[in-house]
Amino acid sequence: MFYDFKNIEKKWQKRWLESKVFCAEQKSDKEKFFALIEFPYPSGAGLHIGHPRPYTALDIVSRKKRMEGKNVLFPIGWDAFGLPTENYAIKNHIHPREVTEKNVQRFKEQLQSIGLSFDWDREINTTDPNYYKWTQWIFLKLFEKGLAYKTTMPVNWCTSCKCVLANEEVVNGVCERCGSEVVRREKSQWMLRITAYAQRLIDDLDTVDFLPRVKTQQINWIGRSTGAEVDFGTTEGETLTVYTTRPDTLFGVTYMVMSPEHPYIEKWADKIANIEQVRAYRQEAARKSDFERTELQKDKTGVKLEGVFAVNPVNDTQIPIFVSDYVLMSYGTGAIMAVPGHDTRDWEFAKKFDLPIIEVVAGGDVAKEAFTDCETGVMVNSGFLTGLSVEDAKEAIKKWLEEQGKGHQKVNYKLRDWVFSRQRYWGEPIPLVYCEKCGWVPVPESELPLRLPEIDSYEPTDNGESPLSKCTDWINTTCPHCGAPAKRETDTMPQWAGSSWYFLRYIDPFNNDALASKEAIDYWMPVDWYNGGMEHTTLHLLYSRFWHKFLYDIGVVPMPEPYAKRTSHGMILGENGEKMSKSRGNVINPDDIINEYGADTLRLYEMFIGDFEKAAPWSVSAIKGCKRFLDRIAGLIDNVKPGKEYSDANETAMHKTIKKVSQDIENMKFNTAIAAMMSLINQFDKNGVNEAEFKTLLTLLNPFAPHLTEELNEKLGSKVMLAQTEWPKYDEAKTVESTVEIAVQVNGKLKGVVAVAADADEDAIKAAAAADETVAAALKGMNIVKVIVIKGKIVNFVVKPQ
RNA sequence: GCCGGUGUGGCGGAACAGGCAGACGCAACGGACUUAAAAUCCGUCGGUGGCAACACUGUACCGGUUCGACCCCGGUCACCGGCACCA
Repeated sequence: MFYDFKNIEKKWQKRWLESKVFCAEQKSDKEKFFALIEFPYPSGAGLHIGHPRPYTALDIVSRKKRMEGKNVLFPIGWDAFGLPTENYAIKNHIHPREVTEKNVQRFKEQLQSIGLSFDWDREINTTDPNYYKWTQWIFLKLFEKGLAYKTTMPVNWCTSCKCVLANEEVVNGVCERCGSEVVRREKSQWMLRITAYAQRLIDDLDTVDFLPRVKTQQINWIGRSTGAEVDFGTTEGETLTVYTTRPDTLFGVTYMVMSPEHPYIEKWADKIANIEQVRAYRQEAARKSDFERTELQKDKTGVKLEGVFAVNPVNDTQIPIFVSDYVLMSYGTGAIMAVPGHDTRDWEFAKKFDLPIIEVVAGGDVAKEAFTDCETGVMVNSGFLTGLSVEDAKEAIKKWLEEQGKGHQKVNYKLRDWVFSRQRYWGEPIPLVYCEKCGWVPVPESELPLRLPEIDSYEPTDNGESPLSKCTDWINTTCPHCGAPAKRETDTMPQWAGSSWYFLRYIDPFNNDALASKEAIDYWMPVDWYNGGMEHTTLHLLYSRFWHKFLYDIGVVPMPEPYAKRTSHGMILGENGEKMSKSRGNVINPDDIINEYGADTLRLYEMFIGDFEKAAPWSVSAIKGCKRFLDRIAGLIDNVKPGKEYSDANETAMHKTIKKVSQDIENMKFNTAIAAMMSLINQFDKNGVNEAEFKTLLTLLNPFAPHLTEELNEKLGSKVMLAQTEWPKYDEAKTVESTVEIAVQVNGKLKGVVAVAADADEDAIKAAAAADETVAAALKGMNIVKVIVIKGKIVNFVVKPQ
């Protein structure tokens, strides 16, 4: 049995769009439900087979919530600024805007062909000036509050994109996007002070329902550690401050290490006998890419500062100072105290440079290797700390440092401020003007959006300046503050800017006076359910939480967290179990699947393929099972018997299935929900099916396969769309069979299965169990020691030979 | 190295407050229909032995707790994801 999916699907897609059944009501007495998917980047490659998985999942949730009477907002838009579009535009001499429009058109057609119940009336696009006006507005607010600042610092520079990258965009020392080498460069950059929110970004995770692995990954990325800053003296009189998590090991310090970029090096240039050698080392370190720096990590390198020494505050010992690139300028103070007895890196360095190693916590053999497992134990060789437990030593040294004014407690984070400038064309212009007299001055709000100028060439420049730097008409302006000639900032914002607040725009997409109205935000926020990829955990998800907290602080939104719930989907892999890619030749095109099997089959298979949270390989043959199921549903309509109530034969199964499907959707167990409906239709084949039963099945299946089910519902004579039909209800009492099968074990081994009445008492169950032939045989000649009866499940006879 | 996660038939995967392991689907095999094939329908389908009833065995590996363990505890191995010279 085949059904004409092509015409059916087109018909219903058109009808849904025209009737606006999936458009959210802006004002409503109904309870709201805000479902969010990560809006796509409209790439030239078109929709990937992986896209429909999370989209269909939340589509199912949204459709069910609507049928349950909720006012559902399930919006869609385009995260359209970004490098691939710009690169394509350069290569083919087309304006990035045109490329974007074309790609959006294609994506839109593809998404609509899947029958997703998006509210297309709220479609947004981050490259629309009416949208990025508000991205710029948020940036100005950040600037106003001192959270955006410009600084010169070593940055990650992608040699191919000719652009700086945020730390989060560098993966294994190469560019996350293009895989090219990333090197360090000194550049003046706009930064966002995300570190100011580090603690709150950790703390507030307690208030939201995110997948645990999302939470831990964010916590690890933020990387909070507690320790102390300790002031060492130097022979030059300066204080050399270090950060350590183990101030209790101060007596084990045998040398110090400074990062090659540490400012004291130049400050002490006259005193350092081998300053040229040190400078050469620094140059060498700067030349290395991050990749090389980590590659070489087994072999420690460094140079001793000749003629300068540090002084340990606990015992006034003079100790040598080294420069080594294993110490990072960007974390802590850029200098460390080295305790080779209890730190692997320090131990390796000490061995290489033949430095003394002192044991300060007993228990290891520091001559052989660093004893790092020393969170407990007893202090040795440690002056006034000797004999104390590590725990007590920590308290004692903390007190001592504070009394002596030589140090204090300190919390550090691995998280660094967000590098916000990009030297590219296709992004939001940063709305600031530089005036010789007034410094950086914001473009007045009334002049927003500050539009991207039309330019002829978007080529990135080799000197690291934005293509906008060539656009003199646009750059030269007057200072909004004093009226003198001034220049515009030519860097643009990163792609993550527009996506850091997009969910707020969906709420009120055409508002010209605010990013969204207060009433709308009050009604719709927070997002009730946000599903997206794990790869965004430390990027988009963290950035948008940061922006939202900022918006909360300035009174734009009434809650500190944007997303009440965050889930994640697994990747769809190629048939061979590898990641899909052109080069591997294992790419599946969703258009082809829709063409051959229809959108309903695609949707169903995307959900049936496996555990939603886990990666799963595509199978060109397994999808046929989903098509067969829909064919059987379509064929069933000819066998439907009249009947407005569930038949006795099917009643329990109906209630069970409604319960199962309802719960499974909420728990993202879409695969077992489908399995339950497949089982139901198998039962219909045996018992027959009446109209009431068929209608219920169609309603349950509607969120999964909306086109076919709407069509069959109409064929049944219904004038109301399933989309506007109430979600079926079940009666808990009727989900239980009147007779249950009970497994019977003898000494834990299964011997038989007996059917008893659901309300049978223990004795009746025991009697029935013992009456089973195989069981009786196993019990023969045995002493029954004990009988375990679990009602409705199992009987276990514990026996011993007589 | 550190932090998460996962190991179940030929395959995707079910079952986890400890209670019939393998639901549902794919593939395969046998049969029906057909001139034939496709499609469809019926049946078999973890392994070993047996004509069968049934017996033994089986959820990465070793051990433990329990009447009973895929599930809990201790240890080992493998794979996947994240972080990684963060002091």
